[in-house]
Amino acid sequence: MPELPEVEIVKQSLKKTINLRKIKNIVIYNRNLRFKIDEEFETKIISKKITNIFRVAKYLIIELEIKNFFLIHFGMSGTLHLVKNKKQKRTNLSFYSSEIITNKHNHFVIFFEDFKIVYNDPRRFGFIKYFQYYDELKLFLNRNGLEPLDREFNFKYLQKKIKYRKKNIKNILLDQTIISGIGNIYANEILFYSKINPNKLGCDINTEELKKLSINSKKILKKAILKGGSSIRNFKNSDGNKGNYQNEFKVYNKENIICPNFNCNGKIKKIVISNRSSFYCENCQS
DNA sequence: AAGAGGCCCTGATAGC
DNA sequence: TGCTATCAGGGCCTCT
Repeated sequence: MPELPEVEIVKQSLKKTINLRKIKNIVIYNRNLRFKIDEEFETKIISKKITNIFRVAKYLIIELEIKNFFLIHFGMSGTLHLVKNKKQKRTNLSFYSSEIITNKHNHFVIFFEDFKIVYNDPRRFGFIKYFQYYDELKLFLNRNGLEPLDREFNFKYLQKKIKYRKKNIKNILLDQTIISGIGNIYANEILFYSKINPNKLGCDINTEELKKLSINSKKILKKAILKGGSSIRNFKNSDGNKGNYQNEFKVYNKENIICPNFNCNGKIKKIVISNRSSFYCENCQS
């Protein structure tokens, strides 16, 4: 569930359940995520109370008492599941729903008084990271560009960032140091709504297009959040918070389908840009 | 500095 | 059925 809207949905669920709760225990089954989990990680968070949960771009951040923090990045396949102690009833915090309770890809479990949260991540591209100070966290987050939902994110920001870039706009949208929070699905959708060809270079994008990009980025991500995010692959049996935005996709995974734009008979094409699939209408995205 | 490409990892699916 | 190849919602590192 890696893109911004999906992380936001998980954050919202967690806020209702683990905020102001004390961490009773954490058990790590596999420390080898994208980065190896620090040997002292457990002792740093056990017995601390969670005082806030927030999200920046694709990062979920858990604030602990005494202003310590730890951050979760879900990589390509990371999910969190809430498991209640009584009757072992499981509430899905994520979008995948394979049997998660006993699973070789459960890498760590955080225990609370009457429930636990389980981190599952088959590909192990996700990671967790601890910060002792807010400034340290801030420094880490500042390596990234603004996220589209930031107030200061507008066409002028984009202009400043990409005016001289010879990189194609698809890769620009995916480059977290330029714009953060957008992944492959939403990049495709944003470019479609903005009628911009994914191969167009940053320096060739005009002001009108920059305006469309900034407005559509905000609009699409907000709408995706309202729809509960996107659930693709593996979402059968999902109880609880399954997303619906996948039903709104205009181009993502729509190869050979007729362009949904009124009066356009173009076909959706699939091309590969930097090893990632891009979907676009050849006719209206110039 | 900026851009391109390789690579990390497992699972699902397509094709033979 | 069983093998192999390809592809996945990401991003870091290295090389040029």
